[in-house]
Amino acid sequence: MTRPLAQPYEHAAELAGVFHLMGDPSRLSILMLVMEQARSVGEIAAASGHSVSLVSHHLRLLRAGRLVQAERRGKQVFYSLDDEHVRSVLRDMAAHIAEDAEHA
Amino acid sequence: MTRPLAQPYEHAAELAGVFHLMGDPSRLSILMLVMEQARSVGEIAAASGHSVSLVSHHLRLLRAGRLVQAERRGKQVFYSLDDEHVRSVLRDMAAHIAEDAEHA
DNA sequence: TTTTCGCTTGAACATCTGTTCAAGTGTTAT
DNA sequence: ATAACACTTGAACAGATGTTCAAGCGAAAA
Repeated sequence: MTRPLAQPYEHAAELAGVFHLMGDPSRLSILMLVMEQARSVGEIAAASGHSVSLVSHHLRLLRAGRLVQAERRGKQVFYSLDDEHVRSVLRDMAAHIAEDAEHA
Repeated sequence: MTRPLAQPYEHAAELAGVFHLMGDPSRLSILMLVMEQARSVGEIAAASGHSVSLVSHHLRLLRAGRLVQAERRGKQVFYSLDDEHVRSVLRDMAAHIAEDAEHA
């Protein structure tokens, strides 16, 4: 059963918010890193090639969007992915793009 | 560490590009509309509440990103979703958010 | 041809956003 | 207490982006 034409999708703004967070290359690389396992900010910065400051700014946005979770361990703060749907979307889309790249 | 620090994901830019296109509320509403069935630009504009010009601008970006496909029928141009991965991501994430909204 | 319809395009504008740099906060070590 | 470490935060800037308005273009109707 299809939705009536005149009715716009209700959660569009919320959905778009999540995609918007994933739509920046720096943030996406951060997400890919914390998807595997919890990582400290310094680790993420080193692995992604971005400054600690930049990574921290982006992590704040990701945290605000509840895509990511923070946990303090001593001096360090470890971040991990906090949304299973985002995890599966990331995994699936990455796989599909890699697949398309092979066949190209 | 048990294995070398993860190297940056190679298709990050490409992946981010797709998410970036989905991350704008106007564009997302357009995608939701053409996901169901092929629709003309005028139809999309009316249903989404945006100007024809704006819709056309966004459709150009979506076409450039190969998320959407155009087909001319007389005076009208019909657009439809052109990526099954995007379709499933859109379906899954929308379901996820609707589900969370219920439980809230 | 001329007109009308449906869509596209370019310019202009205001707003948003990513990034850097410098300063600040909290935690552990000396 | 002081210093070093790990991260956060705010200001500031350049560049990107969404939207509008007006003009342009192709296809069908008159």
